[in-house]
Amino acid sequence: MPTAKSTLSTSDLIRATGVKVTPARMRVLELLNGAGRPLSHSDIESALVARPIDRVTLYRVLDSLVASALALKAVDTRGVYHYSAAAAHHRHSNHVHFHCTGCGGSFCLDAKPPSAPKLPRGFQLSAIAFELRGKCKSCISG
Amino acid sequence: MPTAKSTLSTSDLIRATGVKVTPARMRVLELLNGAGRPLSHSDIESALVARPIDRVTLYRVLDSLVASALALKAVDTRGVYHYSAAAAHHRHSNHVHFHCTGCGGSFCLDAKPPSAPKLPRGFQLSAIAFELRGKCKSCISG
DNA sequence: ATTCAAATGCAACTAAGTTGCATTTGAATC
DNA sequence: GATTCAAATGCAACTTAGTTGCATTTGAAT
Repeated sequence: MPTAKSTLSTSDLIRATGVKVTPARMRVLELLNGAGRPLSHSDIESALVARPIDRVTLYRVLDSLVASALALKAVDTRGVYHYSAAAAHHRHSNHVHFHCTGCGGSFCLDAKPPSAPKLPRGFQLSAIAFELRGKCKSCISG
Repeated sequence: MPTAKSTLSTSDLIRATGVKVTPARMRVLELLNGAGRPLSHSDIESALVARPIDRVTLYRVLDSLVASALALKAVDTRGVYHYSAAAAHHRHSNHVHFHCTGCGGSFCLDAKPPSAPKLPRGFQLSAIAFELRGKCKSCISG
């Protein structure tokens, strides 16, 4: 039995932003929503090999998801863009993260992110980045 | 009149790390020390056009400065590596920075960086990133 | 002055991302 | 259901950032 109308479906989310609901957008957004971590362009390409999406189309799909705020874009320490579903991201906005430089893993900590300091007059804040970096337990002992 | 022995000279700093003192290393490190902001590979190439350094050599010089801890490497939001002199960086480690998404400028604020939250047992911290992002005064009013 | 690992310069390569353009398609309208 | 057209796609070619291999040069130790 299909679910009634629990939450907005992926297609509804996409349609609501005013762009076309296409297979590529559906598949990419669903993948991002299911992934537990930000994915790079090549991560996504590999994940969707079953029915490949053109390289350029994938870049454009990602750009459009970012433009419509359904996805977020960030660079990793190697300078590669990674994308995450905005919905998934919100589940991670109220605690800080630890990134292991050994295994590349990301860990959620209990601590809340620090609040913003006072800005100079006339400045407008749009984002705060707070990130811890180091080695996780298994990368030290292993 | 040449200065007596105020602080370590650039060549002393380089020699102390055990690598050869070469013109390329001297020029790059002095440039980084003089720059008020992190520079990309291409920033540095442009700055040194007078007597050009080979592209690859420049990458290797930068890598060696980073390896010997005389310089620091970080990616910007476009995914491009930027390098800064460690000495210059230390002058900026006790306050937070605001990055303007409009003009790309970096501003030093008075506030101190937040301290690290408690980590899970067995984790080892190596770096804390705290960064504010938004629009600066002149990018809003301009 | 000799020696040799370290550093350099060049060519070729990879990976990530972008642009232009012709073709296809989602969805609005009839 | 058929028509229409901007939006989306696919392909080729390109740019930018960074890396690798190898032959030549050079800093500094002897």
